[in-house]
Amino acid sequence: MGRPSKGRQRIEIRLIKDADRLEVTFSKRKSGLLKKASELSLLCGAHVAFVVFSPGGRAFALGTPSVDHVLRRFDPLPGDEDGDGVSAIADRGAVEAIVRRTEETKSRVEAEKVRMDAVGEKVRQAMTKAGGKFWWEADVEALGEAELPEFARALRRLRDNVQRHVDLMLASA
Amino acid sequence: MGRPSKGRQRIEIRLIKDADRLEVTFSKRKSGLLKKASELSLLCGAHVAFVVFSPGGRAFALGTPSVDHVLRRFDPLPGDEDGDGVSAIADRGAVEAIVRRTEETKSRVEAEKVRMDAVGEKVRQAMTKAGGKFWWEADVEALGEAELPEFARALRRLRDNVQRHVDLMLASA
DNA sequence: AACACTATTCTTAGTCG
DNA sequence: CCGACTAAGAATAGTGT
Repeated sequence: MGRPSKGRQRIEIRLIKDADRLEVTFSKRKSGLLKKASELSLLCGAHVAFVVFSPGGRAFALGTPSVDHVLRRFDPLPGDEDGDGVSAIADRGAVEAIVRRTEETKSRVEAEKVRMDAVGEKVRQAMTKAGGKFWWEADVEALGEAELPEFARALRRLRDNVQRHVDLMLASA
Repeated sequence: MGRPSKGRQRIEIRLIKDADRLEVTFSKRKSGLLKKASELSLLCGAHVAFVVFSPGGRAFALGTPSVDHVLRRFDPLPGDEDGDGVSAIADRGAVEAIVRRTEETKSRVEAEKVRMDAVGEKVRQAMTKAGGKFWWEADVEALGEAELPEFARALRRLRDNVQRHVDLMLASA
């Protein structure tokens, strides 16, 4: 019996053959990536959009650090349907605070400190139940019917954002 | 004399106040993030789209290995700070897989088809010339007029990919 | 202001329950 | 599959050039 572990081993950056290993690696690295993306946003005030399509083709994730904005948007607002561009960007401090709380919750469940509105609480619960994932990885199922429409709207905004910027790229290309 | 360096210091994940430090941190971390994104793609055959809006420079980068291994770095993007705030969302498919884990996405990992078409080759050359940058950081300007249409097509494919997948999310939400 | 350096923190490959 | 753990590989804060 040697050491309890060989520790991290170096691997070549090329397609992993073993399906099982691939999946776990995907999961681990995706988490790391999301974390770093959120950190970049928090540290530098940068807006980040992140999309991953899993090799299986179905799974994918989107994340940006504008956390509280979405949480707020989960609260149904009349007439948000299209005009958009998303009114009122939340102030930086609030975003930081919320994401940091999310981080705390992620590492150890100290839910008591979390003060959110009703919907935010829903999301947090879903997150906790999901086993400490980032809130944006929370299970949509856990959200009530009432929240889904807003969820969809948020998605559309994201899509439109991506669309807009890609269009810009195309325009100048 | 003390040590040549204090080494990496721990910092809190909060908005960096010093503009200079913020800039360099942004640069370093963005690089790291892009590298990790590429590794995720290579290791798992995942398609990744990544967008970053810098705080002051309104520069952003977008990468995707899935489409045609192209990326582009923008300089000025007037109006990207127009309060979009973006939104952060989760992936329904991934969450379902994790939370319920009843249905497992068959990770049918298609063999990595590193399409080395004409444009890809050009990009690689540009990359090398750029001095070891990642291919997706190659400047589009380095591509000749002839390649631009193909570049644009690649971008459109990316956009369509995003669109399609977001639509899927919306459909099931 | 981009690069080199290095000590330190952070990430994660592999393994076990 | 989920998490925990270990230790080695990687990323990076601060610094100097």
